[in-house]
Amino acid sequence: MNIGEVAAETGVTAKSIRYYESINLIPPAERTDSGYRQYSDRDVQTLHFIKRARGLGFTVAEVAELLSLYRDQDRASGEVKAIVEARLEDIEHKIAELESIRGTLRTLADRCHGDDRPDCPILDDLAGGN
Amino acid sequence: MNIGEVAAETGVTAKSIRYYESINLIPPAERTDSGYRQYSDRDVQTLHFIKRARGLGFTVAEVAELLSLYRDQDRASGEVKAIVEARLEDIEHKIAELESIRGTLRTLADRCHGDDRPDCPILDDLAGGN
DNA sequence: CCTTGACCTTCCAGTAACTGGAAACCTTAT
DNA sequence: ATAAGGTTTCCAGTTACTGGAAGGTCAAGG
Repeated sequence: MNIGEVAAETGVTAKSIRYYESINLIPPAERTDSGYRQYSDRDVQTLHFIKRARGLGFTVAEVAELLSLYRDQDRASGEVKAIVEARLEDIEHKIAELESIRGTLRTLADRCHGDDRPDCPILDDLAGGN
Repeated sequence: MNIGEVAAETGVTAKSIRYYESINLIPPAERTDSGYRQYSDRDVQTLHFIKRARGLGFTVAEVAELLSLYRDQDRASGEVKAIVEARLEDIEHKIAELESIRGTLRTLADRCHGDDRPDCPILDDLAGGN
């Protein structure tokens, strides 16, 4: 398969596939005589894996780690779980932070009448801090 | 005040202050004869504003907009409120997305026993998609 | 055989918002 | 005079791509 077909099938753009190759997240693709990259079903599978893991917010470095664990039939499942749980913790933190910010912004927005008049507690609060 | 003192007082690093100047988020500072930047209380105030707005997740571009509204005594409060509300929407989306990801990751983690044994549904799921 | 259009190649630059580090200058105290 | 610590500029690196230019390739149609 050419890179474009793979892109269509996996939802990973051709640009990204080349990029993943350039940073060695995936091994260099085979080439035709004219230099076109050729992909196997296994490559497609790997790109699906990457796509899904990235969609779950794993960084490329984490994906690399997960891929190497994926390829190692003898790794302990605990290693994989640890990565996922670290990621879960990040997410908990991020959610908590965003919720707190949301609360602050809501309060700010609610206190501003939001019309043509100039006075606006939002800016006063931003300036005054707290 | 020297840049270091301002940094200590506002919590914005000297590096960031210079960066903000370089992108014209803040006007160029006055200089001493020897070239050191000098800041007034008003500058410190502005940096507090920036610090707080950035902490609330506004992008630098949004902060620039808020600052210019802040400086314009005649702007409509509605303009400011609109920015805050747009930001609130982003946050709602992000929270919803993170919650969904959290759910998926929890399910994955729960189904993996996470010990020395090699078999691990996490990787199978990542590979299988869905 | 030639052209057209879609696809592919490489390479360079840009994104957001800084951060790190080097080399050199200034200030203050001893 | 010297040492420590603050400051200056400038360049590079970070993350994960994306856009775009210049040019080679492939398949179909005339």
